[in-house]
Amino acid sequence: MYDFKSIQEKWQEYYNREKPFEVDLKNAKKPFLNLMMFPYPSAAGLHIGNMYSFMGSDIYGRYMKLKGYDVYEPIGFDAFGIHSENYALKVGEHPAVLTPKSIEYFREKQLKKIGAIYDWKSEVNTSSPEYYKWTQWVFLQLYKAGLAEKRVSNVNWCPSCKTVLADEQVIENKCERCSSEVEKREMSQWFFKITKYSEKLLDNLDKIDWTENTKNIQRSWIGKSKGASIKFRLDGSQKYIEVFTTRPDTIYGVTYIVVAPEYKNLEQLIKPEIKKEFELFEESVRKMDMATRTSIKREKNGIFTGSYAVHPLTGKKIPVWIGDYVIADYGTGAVMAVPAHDERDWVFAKKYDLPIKKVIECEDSQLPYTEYGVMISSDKYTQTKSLDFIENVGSVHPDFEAQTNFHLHDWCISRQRYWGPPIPVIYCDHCGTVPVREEDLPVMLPQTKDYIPDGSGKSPLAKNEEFINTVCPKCGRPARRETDVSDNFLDSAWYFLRYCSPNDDKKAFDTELVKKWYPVGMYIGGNEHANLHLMYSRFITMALHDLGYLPFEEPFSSFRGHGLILKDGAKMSKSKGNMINPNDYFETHGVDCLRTYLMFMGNFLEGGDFRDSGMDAIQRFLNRVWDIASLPEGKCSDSVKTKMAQTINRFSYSIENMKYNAAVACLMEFSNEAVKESCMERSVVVDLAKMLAIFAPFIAEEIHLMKGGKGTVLNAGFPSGYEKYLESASIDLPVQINGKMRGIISVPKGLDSDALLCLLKENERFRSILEKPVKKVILVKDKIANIIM
RNA sequence: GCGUGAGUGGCGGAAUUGGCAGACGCGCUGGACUUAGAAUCCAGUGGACCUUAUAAGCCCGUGUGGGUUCAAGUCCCACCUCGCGCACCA
Repeated sequence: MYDFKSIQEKWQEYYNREKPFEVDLKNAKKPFLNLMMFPYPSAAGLHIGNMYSFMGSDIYGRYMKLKGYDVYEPIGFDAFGIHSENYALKVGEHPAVLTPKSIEYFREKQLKKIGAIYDWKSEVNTSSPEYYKWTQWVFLQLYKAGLAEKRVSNVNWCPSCKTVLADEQVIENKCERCSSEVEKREMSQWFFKITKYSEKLLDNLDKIDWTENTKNIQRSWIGKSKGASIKFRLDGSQKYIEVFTTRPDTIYGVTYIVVAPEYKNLEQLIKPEIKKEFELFEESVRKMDMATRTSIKREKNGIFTGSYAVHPLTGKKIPVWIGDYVIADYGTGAVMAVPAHDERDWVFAKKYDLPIKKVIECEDSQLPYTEYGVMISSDKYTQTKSLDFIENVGSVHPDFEAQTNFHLHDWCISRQRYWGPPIPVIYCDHCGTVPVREEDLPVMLPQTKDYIPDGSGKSPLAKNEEFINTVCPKCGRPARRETDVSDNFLDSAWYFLRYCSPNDDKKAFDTELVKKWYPVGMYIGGNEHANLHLMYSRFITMALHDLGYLPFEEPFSSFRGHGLILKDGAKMSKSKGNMINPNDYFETHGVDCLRTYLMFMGNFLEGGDFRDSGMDAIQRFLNRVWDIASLPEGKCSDSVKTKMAQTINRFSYSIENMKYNAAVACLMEFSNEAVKESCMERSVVVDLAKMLAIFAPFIAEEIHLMKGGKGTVLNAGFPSGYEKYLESASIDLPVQINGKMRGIISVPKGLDSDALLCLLKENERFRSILEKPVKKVILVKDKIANIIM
């Protein structure tokens, strides 16, 4: 038994005092930036999910360090925003007072204890004026580039958080954070034009080394769909309705047009005689909550406008309907209905007895038939293939145009809250909207007691006359400040760039250092941020690239999204009372044990199931390593060195492929062998400690020191020099007969099949089997043999 | 519904990518130590059959059903179940 408590305290203290993982950013020879998603310093401290994420990342960083890279592992705090603010409101303390306290606790009581190789001189805090000055600077760059725009729009409003939410923050029409039903409100808001980058955000995914799952989440969020826009002229008018469709090949099957109840030019379509009916309809739609409105199972409702459109190819009159199943802000807010080949149109047509015309070859029983196929009843296009028609849709008719649509929406960054960076814009009666001058940054968030949102739709800052009243930077006349703050996701969309020069008060980031250290070598975090944080970070990076600030478009060369932790097979939640507090285990089992167990309990990329019995197992393992290190020094057997050689290979392979559980397993396997020895060579013990140091730093440092090592074990180099123990003259060759395993035979290396047969015939076990004639021998050299009889 | 990932002992999970399935660990069983327990250590542990028993042997086994191959957890086709993402996106 070793005293894990005193050893962990000793080395925690050493890390603090000696700072062995501080990096000379300018002069590093083999730079490797190892990034983890920085935490929100809210609630009761670092939870086990943070711990899991950080450890998975730190293990990668430690491995790279052992391999000789100059690993830069920075950490910081995502301290602005609604998480911290809501927590402050909940406990009734001012966020400007509470947040520093939370950070202090996170840093001193948790992050400094977990044995990570953080470089503490790099700490970033998004809520400090030194940081948010540059968040505001980022806003100004985007504004100047025409990528930021204020516009009135229907936005998601959370009545509980009393602020707008980005589309991405709305999950099944509920607020991502508090699960309240989200409302729609028409408000004037600042938007970033992320949609300008839709195509690039999608295409670049093919070029970056990210977990496939994460890329898929991004792809489906961007939601590219190719199709055509088609203009339908209104009967007896010069006006037209433009529709978007992915199936222009079904154009001859259009029997009516449907527009959304919120369609822009609806007034002109409604004939006077149905005006009353429409008002009733509109009211019923408006009354519906969003969850009902967008439920896929809900019955579709609609009314006829009284207007007709003209089919661009046949010239036939077709009725224009209003349908509550059509979404106003996707495509053009209007669709051509082809009931024979679209399920929604089919249901709607059946309900309102609208005509159905089949134009893709299929059995009547297959309707609605939504596959591609061969066009029929389509004039000169009859017998044309769907895909051929779609391919050439641009040349069909002047009113047809090939078009691509994206699901991705522009990013609404306005928040009517207190705890964020004020958006650096001034409104002047003479000059209009004027950006704050860069030299006037930061626009300080005022220290005020009046920070609680009142639900008026305005930020608490709107009541602060001292803050609002300013002078116009252009004309010097009295003007008013923007009172909204920016979205928390803007803080975290560029924080990684700040890490290389966190104290620079002249610029947001140092171009030379950025060139040297970025893009990020490895970014590890949870997939809960796959849409929001990663997409926004990529967008900001692309924008800064196009503005000439960055030499790359993609911020993270490699990203790994890890899985979730369960507790005894169940999801963790406060209501179930099965939360894990990492700090508890620092005392009962030790940090080394917790780190190692978190990585051992399952495949890191898929998550794992936390069980206390597993913690005990790791403690036994660490004790065993301690026993090995405590063996008398002296020559150990060659078989242990052969095992070490195999272990080193398996270990490297496992870590590089992020199979941390397998890496721990092979160290256990080695220990089970090694503990049987009566003596152990110093170098073997040290090499074991080096590999163990990746998971269990403190015990490894202590063993390294005990065996005469200086400084941190991570500087001692990756284990090497065992190759010769793999070069034995003979090997164990598995032998199959007709594809079935029949035994293992020890043979010289590089044996050919004739020699193998001779050996087998001499072998007790195989002699009788080989009396029958051999048809064929398949020999994969030194790996396996299969004798076909 | 669409997309995507995954189904391996009683359990968590390995299997270096087509070559000894079940590594490693939990749990369980037996043993050692102990007055006793806890802790620790040692051994065994996928299932059936054969055998008095052991050793040995033999058959079956990676969600289901087919296929490719000398060889399939791994590749191909169809299906079932679960997780995740998107979802009235036209």
